[in-house]
Amino acid sequence: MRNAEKYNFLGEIDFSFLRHNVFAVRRTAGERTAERPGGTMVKLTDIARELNIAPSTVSKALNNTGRVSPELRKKVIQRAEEMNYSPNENARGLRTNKSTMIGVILPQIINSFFGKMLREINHAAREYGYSVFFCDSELDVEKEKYYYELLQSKNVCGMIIAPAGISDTYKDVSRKENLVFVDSIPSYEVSQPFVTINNYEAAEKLAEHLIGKGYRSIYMICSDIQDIVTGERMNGFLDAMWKTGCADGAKIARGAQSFEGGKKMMEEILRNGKPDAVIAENNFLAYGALSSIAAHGLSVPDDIALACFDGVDDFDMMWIDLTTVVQPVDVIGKKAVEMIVAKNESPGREPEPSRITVEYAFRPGNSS
Amino acid sequence: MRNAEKYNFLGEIDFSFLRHNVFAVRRTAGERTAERPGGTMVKLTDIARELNIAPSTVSKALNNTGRVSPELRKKVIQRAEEMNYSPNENARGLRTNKSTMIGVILPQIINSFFGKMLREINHAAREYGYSVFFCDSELDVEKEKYYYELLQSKNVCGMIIAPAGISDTYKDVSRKENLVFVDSIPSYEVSQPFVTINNYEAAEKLAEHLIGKGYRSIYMICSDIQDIVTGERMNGFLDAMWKTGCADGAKIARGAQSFEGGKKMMEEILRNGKPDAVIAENNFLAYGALSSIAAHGLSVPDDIALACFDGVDDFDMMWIDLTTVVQPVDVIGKKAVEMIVAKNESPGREPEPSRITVEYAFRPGNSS
DNA sequence: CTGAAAGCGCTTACAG
DNA sequence: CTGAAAGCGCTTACAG
Repeated sequence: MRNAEKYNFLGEIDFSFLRHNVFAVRRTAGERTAERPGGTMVKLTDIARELNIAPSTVSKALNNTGRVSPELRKKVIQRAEEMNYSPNENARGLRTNKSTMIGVILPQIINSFFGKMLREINHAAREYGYSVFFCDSELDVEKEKYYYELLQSKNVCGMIIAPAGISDTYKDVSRKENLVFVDSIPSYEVSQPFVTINNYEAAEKLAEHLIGKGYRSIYMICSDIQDIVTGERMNGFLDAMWKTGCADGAKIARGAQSFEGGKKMMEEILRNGKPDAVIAENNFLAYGALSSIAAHGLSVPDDIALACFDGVDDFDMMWIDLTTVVQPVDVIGKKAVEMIVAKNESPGREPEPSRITVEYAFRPGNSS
Repeated sequence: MRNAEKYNFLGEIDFSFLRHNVFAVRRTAGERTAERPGGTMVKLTDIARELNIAPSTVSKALNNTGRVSPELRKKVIQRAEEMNYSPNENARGLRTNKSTMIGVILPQIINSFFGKMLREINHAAREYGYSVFFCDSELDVEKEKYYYELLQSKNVCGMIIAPAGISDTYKDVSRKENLVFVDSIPSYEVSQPFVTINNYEAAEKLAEHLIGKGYRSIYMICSDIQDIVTGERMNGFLDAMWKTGCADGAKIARGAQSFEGGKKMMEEILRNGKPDAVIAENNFLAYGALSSIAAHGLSVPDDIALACFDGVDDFDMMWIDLTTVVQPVDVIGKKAVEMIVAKNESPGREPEPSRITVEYAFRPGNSS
């Protein structure tokens, strides 16, 4: 009785697939009998047997290595496709001791800053024919270490790691290991390359921007994780305040790296008096601070100005346009993948310079 | 000269790690010489040789299988730890043809709805000692297929898939394969279980809520992906409108599954006249619609009411509290992992009922 | 150009 | 309780 034509629709709509009622869905499920013969994976030797040739020949044909006649190669490839062959990566990895799987450890996937970075890493990896094994350390250096070891077991060809904080997990890591840090580094002693913006300068810039606007007492709210990027941002902030003669107005609060953390810090700050401005070390902390400021009936920027790192509002959903430092996640992700791939494919190559500094953008908003 | 004590800080702050300037960072890098001996992975046979016992004994001791004297087992485990041994998963996987790696394909990791789901899947998997191989299909069924095949090569023990839309990728998949769909299904013909809310009922509920508030002309904006969940939500919406005698007011628009898509659809809708209310099929579409409504100088809910699915605002950052259907991502992720693990560990077990329906929550906000 | 054989690092019947 | 041996599915020198 109900029928798409009964309604008024915008444009042409294909409703051909809209014929089932949700409660009728499963009625016929389980009646299917089609199964892949044997229920087991087809392997290289199966192709060889069917074609009456040696497994080694199949391998060469499929991998385009060694000498195989063009006709035979064509036949093998065709048969492999027909049989829906896909190579056993365990066997291949074991035999060649090579791998095209990149391990990735990021500290907080629910933060879309890292979501986007993972997406860019995936894109870049795919372009090179590499796959990605992702782990979420959830801001916990212990979990990060667990995953670091897991990834070694998995025989990845390299790892891209955004460390959850300072740790000695990598202190014995050889320079030969194919490791690239992004966003931060686990200590100043690591000998692996890392890709990052100039956090010191960016923090200076935020502070100078606020000072230029006339704000004098400025709080920086940071995560309480012992993290090098945090340290650099604090340094930059403090130095800028010092240089401009505003050292007395510089204050720092530290707390949990989360929305709640930002909120709590801001509440504590407001309990002790109102600063002119606040710099949040990242987006989540800024959101928390904003929430607390609003809850106190204060307005931004009139009562308190606000600026932060990574405060990108993908959807213009926020009721305020945050002044922010924008990190180029796409460039960072891509660069990291390229470094992993390059080293993987020529292990003896000249190491990249240790620190790859990429350009950030400063984006003034209406919050300051 | 600069010194933490010069400034006023909130509470006790450990600045001990804050002694480097960013520009001095890498000065000593590269001087380190410590390297893991040989630069190669230690393997099971290395432990056997050092202890003068058979590799098979080491294997049994480490895996706690077979008979090994307690003292010897202890010795082996201790030595393995000292040598920093971690098993080669390729070899193990090849030999046992077993795996504890779960493949996961989600359609949009930058959407924190799926970010949270991935986090929950990771948590649950870790509890069972499983690892997770994640792939982002980016709403593209072709990419999804590519990843499906990739994961088979990787010898995963099972897969959790939130399909990007309707496809025949899985049409020949045996019921024996350990596959669980979440959020949606790729067709009504699949014989694998799937975990989802009752989307039909939830859509009805949203419509009834709006009708109860007096709204009569209601647009549903949906992704233009041929997706079964979309179909069920449209069905629920249309049926509710029909049952309450509001069929004439029911309209549907479809467009890109993104912020931009929601925005464009809303603009098109407003060009043709203002409806009383809008239901967005997901969070991104709702954000886009909201943006367009605001751009037209209209207010929510006074001019247009708005409701949606998955409109959870983790940080209270939005300038409006959306009326929304909340899916229990934690329950869904956990349930899916449990099903994969259960089947993996007893392959012959009774299959789960095909459709696992979990409870959603209806959360009225101030947007309707 | 094609094939036979060895071996990657593990685990698992089997023998002692 | 401990060990010798075979084999998982591939690839790669090497031989023909």
